[in-house]
Amino acid sequence: MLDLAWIRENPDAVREGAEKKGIPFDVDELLRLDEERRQLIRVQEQAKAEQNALGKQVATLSGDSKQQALGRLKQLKAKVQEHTEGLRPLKERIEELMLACPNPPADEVPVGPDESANKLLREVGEKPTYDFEPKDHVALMTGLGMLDIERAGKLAGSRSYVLKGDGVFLEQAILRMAMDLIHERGYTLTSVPVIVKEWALRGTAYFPGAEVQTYRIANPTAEDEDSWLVGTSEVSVTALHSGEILDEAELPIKYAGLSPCFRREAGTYGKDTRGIYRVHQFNKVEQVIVDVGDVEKSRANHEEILDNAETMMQKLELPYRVVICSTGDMGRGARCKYDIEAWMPGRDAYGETHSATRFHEYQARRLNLRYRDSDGKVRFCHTLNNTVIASTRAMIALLEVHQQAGGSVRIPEALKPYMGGRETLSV
RNA sequence: GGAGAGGUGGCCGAGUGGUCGAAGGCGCGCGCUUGGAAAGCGCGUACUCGGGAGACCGGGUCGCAGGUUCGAAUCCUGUCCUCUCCGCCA
Repeated sequence: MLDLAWIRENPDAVREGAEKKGIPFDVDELLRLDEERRQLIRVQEQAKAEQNALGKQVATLSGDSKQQALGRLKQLKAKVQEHTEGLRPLKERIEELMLACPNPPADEVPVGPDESANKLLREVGEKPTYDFEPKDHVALMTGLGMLDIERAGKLAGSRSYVLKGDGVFLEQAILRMAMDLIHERGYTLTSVPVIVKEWALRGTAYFPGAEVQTYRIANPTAEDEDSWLVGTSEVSVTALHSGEILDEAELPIKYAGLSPCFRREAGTYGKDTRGIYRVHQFNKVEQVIVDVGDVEKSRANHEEILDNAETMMQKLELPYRVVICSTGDMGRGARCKYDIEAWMPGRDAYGETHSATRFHEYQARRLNLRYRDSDGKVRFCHTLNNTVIASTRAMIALLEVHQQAGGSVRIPEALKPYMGGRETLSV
């Protein structure tokens, strides 16, 4: 969410930002309603002020003058009520528009309609070559007794999987390695709720918009208090301090969240159907930074969380590239987004493994997440997040890249300690 | 699952339907005091919206949403959350 006062002063910046992102947004409607609203508020508050002043006198009056005052108060009450009712639809629509209003992209973001306009920043590592016919992760994992997709389908439907044996150890090893790395870099590990209230999803800017992608858990006693399964611990971790006024000395807050992630993957029928690339449930270590409202600091933090993820990839000896997402591929809330894509031989293509986003105040305003600066002024925080490692996609890249003739897989040096010192995965 | 208690400022904690944005305390800030500090004393310490260049003026906020009333922190309803006891149980 943006600052309405800022929008009033910079309608063109908002308009241009929405256009660049390809998100239809009517700034003029918002400004018109805002003007109307403020007009009404003025009138309403006048009546309210008279009501309050006269109301205070009522207690001291008696007889005729009291009756007279009460009569006038009834009138005022009706008037205030009328204005309040006139205000309600205005406020609702303004709120709706404010939640939908996209964050204008940063200057360095390439303008384009979709991911085809993403700009390559760098490629790191060598794509592997094989003197044998390489297998994809499904063949590898099945061969190694690590995966059962068929029975998972019976049990839970499509886009489900069962990890077995070394598959479980490998997943845990990768996650643990990520936890150790991010902990060494000064982040506080958290294990957070994955079942959350709707406001947390609205606050992190997933809602409105991602409702169909999100699993809903009904609350039979209160329909508007349903809970939802998060698609990433970013939601829970970022919302953790919502409503608080933090001390500037506490910032930056650096968290890492370990959690399962749930995604309905509605509207992706027929897309990425093979294997465990696109699934309803996986595990992830996510990094979140909450810091002061300073653009340069946000930029530095963005580089930091990107570097954390790149280090993880390098330790796993995975070739990858970093792209800066174009305006059409970054979503409504982001100011700027970098993706890391790992080379996946089974796809003969890069596949997204990390998404590093900086939001400036966009999430913080929705979450009412603030801090008191050194001048004692209350300001909104800046938030950022990035994956450290996501279990399934990391395993795909790792197994496919490090496979050897015969279907065994070499375990990269840095991961060995987490796999009991083993050199390879083999039958 | 059953029974009960409670949600008030950064924290603790008062609060009779009407000068309550809220006593008192802690904490914090400034000042006095002191050789310096502690103690003591004095003063100041929520957020937000609208108007205004500003001093300031006005509205709102006592978990949240409604309701009663001229007027609600206070009464009523719903809901969320916390705590206690009983039951059940990984």
